[in-house]
Amino acid sequence: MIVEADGPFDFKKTYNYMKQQDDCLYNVVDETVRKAAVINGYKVLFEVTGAPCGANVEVLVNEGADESDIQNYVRDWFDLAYDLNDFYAHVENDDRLSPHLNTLYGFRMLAYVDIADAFMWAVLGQQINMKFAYVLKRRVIEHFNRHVLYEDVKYYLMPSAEELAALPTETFRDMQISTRKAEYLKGVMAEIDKGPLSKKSLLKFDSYDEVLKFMTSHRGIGPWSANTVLMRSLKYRNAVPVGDAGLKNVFIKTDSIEKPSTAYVEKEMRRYGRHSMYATVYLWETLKE
DNA sequence: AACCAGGTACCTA
DNA sequence: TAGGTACATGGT
Repeated sequence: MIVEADGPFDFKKTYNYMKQQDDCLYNVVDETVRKAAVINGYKVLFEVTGAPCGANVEVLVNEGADESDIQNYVRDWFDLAYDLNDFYAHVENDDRLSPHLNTLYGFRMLAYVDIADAFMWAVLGQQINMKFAYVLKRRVIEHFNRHVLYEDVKYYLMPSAEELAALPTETFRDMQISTRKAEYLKGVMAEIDKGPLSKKSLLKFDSYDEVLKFMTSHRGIGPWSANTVLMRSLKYRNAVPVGDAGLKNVFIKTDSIEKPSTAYVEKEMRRYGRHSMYATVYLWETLKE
């Protein structure tokens, strides 16, 4: 089945992005992405390939989810419901972004449909290099060993927030996750499980300011982590990962500043308004060139 | 071998 | 409010 994109979508570019990451919650090979997930309570394994106007989805294993729910999952995951032309129209004359729009044309943000995944990554990713952060994530996922087996290959599933909240701190320590991060993770996962930090409840807030304030009132969730989750899971298109090291590196190049302050970067990024999220994602990509 | 990682909480003045 | 520090460990 085909999931159509609103505006340009270049599957290959998002595919290449996914290939560079080392996220064990999807499997990337031969221009195809496979992912196991629990959708609407049912275990599903599906694969995604590029299609002329969107993504092509093949379901390999399905324990009972509706096809429309799987389509919606893919639409959310690859952010296909967003009109990317709206972003391009806004930044076509932007000095930082315009030189890269041709190269990045059709590239879309890869989202975290599962908010526990988004929060876990936000906490694990704090202050350490990404390679190591992925090692830590993989250790957590493999520890639970929840998976869908298909043609002798394991496709890992994200453990539930409840399971993560119950994991002893010393088990996290054995994985070389710091005591502090273990506490952050357990606390956040418990709040997802209980409800306050669940996707459903966070989506009920009516303003960015309010939801940001609520999220950052939780221990371990600062402005960077909250905005990361707002971007990648809740799709707040005006979110900015305040304090982000990568974004500072972008500004060293684009604005020729030796050491950009968090305040300066935030002020400049806020000028992108409702396009801040895509501005961020695109500027991160420019660092790889 | 320092210094930096897609930070945050906590402390001090 | 502003500025410093511990955390914990791999990468470069």
